[in-house]
Amino acid sequence: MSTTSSSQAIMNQSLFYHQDQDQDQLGLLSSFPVNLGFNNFAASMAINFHNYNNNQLPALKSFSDLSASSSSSLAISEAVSSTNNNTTETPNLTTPETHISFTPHKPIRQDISRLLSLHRSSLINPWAWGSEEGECKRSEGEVQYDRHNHHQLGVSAMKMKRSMKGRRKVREPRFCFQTLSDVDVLDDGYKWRKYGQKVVKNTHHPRSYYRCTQENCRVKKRVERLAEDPRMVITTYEGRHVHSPSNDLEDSQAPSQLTSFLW
DNA sequence: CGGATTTGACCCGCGC
DNA sequence: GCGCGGGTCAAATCCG
Ligand SMILES: [Zn+2]
Repeated sequence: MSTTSSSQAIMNQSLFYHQDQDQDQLGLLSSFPVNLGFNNFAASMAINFHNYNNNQLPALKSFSDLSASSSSSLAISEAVSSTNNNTTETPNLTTPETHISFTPHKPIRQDISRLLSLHRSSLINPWAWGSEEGECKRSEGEVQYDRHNHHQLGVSAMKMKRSMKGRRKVREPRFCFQTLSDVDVLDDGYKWRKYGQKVVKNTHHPRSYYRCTQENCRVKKRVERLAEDPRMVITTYEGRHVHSPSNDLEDSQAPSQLTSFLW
């Protein structure tokens, strides 16, 4: 019962469409434990939905209902991402996005708890991309190995990698949320290793790339902050953890089957 | 001394 | 084909 002093588990819910090669899949992602050592987080939170199709209305409807039940102001705006405007930038993000600003006007813990309760009431759809994920995992492992050798060996490895890459593009679900915080890395219960930093165009602040330190887990996240508001941090998660958060706060919030199932 | 971070180079998709 | 821009790698470095 070692409850961390200034940490709270925050559960978010995000819905996204995961487009398979033939048909679209509606994935329901939840159990978003965020561990924060400050109180500014309660100011504003925005959840960003990446969808690969245009008919995400039922999902949004459900979310809006959910949020409305928690007495919060919800603003849904369909727009193109600011980084992926119709100008010549970020060509691989041309998929339409839906920005959802979720601004609770009460302590966020209650909202989160309500969200969590609603979570439990609403059943989770089975993940249809679990098998695909395994497949992709194997492929990516080999790809990385090839790329590793490519730096020292040469072209054959690259050829092999290209053939494997042309097979299928690994499209892992990404969901991002922006918080108003002073620290850039939010302790979400997982251990992250920074593997890159890039200065994106039109943004004055660099973007950091993190990866889960677990070996078999390849969840990535990127952290950047808005140029207009340096206090706003956008954290984008990509992929799903194949393990439980190895941190010392876990049992306080009862991760139970929900977290183990979803993360 | 082991693991995380830094940081310049490299890869790769895509638009022109 | 070339250049651009974002993502990743990995040697060097830092840090506990
Ligand atoms: Zn992980």
